[in-house]
Amino acid sequence: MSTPAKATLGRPRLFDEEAVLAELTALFWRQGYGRTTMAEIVAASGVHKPSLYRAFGSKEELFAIVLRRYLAERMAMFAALIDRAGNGVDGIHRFLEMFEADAVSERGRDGCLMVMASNELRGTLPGYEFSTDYRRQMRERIGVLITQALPEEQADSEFARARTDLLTTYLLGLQVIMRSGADAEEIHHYLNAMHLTVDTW
Amino acid sequence: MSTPAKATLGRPRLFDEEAVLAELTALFWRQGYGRTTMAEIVAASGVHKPSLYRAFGSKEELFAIVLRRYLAERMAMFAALIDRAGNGVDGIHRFLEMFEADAVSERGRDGCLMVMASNELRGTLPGYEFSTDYRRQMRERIGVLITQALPEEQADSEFARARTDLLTTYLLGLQVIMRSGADAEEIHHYLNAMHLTVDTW
DNA sequence: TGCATTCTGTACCGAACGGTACCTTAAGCA
DNA sequence: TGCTTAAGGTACCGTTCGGTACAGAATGCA
Repeated sequence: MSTPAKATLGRPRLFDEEAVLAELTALFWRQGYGRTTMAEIVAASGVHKPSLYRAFGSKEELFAIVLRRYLAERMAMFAALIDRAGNGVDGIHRFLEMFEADAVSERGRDGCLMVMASNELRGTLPGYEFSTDYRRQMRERIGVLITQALPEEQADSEFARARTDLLTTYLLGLQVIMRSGADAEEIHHYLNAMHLTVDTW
Repeated sequence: MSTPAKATLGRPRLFDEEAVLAELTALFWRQGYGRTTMAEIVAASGVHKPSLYRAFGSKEELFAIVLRRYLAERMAMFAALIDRAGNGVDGIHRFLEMFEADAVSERGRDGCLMVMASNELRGTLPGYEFSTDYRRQMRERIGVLITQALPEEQADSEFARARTDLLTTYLLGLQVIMRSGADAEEIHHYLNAMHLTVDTW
């Protein structure tokens, strides 16, 4: 995707592109797109404005790069979580526990950058189909988790799909709750509702 | 709350305050707070800027007024829906159907103004405890719906509370999906997951 | 009728915004 | 070492932002 070993012509770049993108991801995540100014981006990255514009384009293009990178990372994280969760209904419990551990962490409190962006930027510029992609990819990952939890003959049933949809929607709602300032106790409380529901599966 | 029959001194106001607030609610709902400029607010309301500032204060105070008004209206609407839904598990089904009718309407596509605001404005200024209020009040209303659906001896059980929490979180997630550009079919699809879940209660 | 009070409406303000021109510096290559 | 290329860094640009000063207009009250 990126080209770390680019043309060796001219003065080499002094900043680490990946490190800068990671820093700016955290900044946008905290503040949103609209409330983050170029001055703050310059300060957080430690890179001067013209260098940022040459490397990433406009503020909007920069945010698109951040979003794409975040989506890929997030989906990889989800897949790893689901893989570690293991099979059976217990796998769902373990997944929820790992999800909670992330949710109460400093980063998790901010909810999901993608959910935030889809709320803030819906219908502004072409190319923002991120939110649809996110929902679709997240649903796919959750589908794997549900499949792991069910006996083979139910893996393709209507109930399996309904449980996938329910869990997907529930997790999106949980991210709203996380971003809206809930503390660890309240997050635990809402997660418990899904634990109890899963027990009836 | 408002004082329609105020002091009769001086020149009377030419615009209808409630109508202006309704118009501006729709504007903020569509665009969010940050992406809406005072120039657009002036255009949408048909009221000149100094009159807006005298009537509502700054842009931020205006948005706070809009949010408070929206919260009250929305909760009244929820309560009415739940009242009309009636008792038993069928009541939940009817509630979901009415919720869907609203979700696929022109307004419903934008999700929930409150969810949007809590995503966009988290931690910006004091006085934005709206998101917590919203979550708490919404959970209360859903609690009534669940209570109506259960036999009396289960109305105060742990399961009743878990179902309330699950449905609340689910509805928040659905509002994310609604705002992120899902069409009527996809909304129906995700709602079906909850219908099937409710059937197991 | 004249005064006090409140709203309308034009025209404007300083500040902050996203974005860039341009010079300097550092590298590869001949 | 001189040329080409690309990045660093300063200083600045035009626009748009939220917000307001001020004069005119419309009401109640004496």
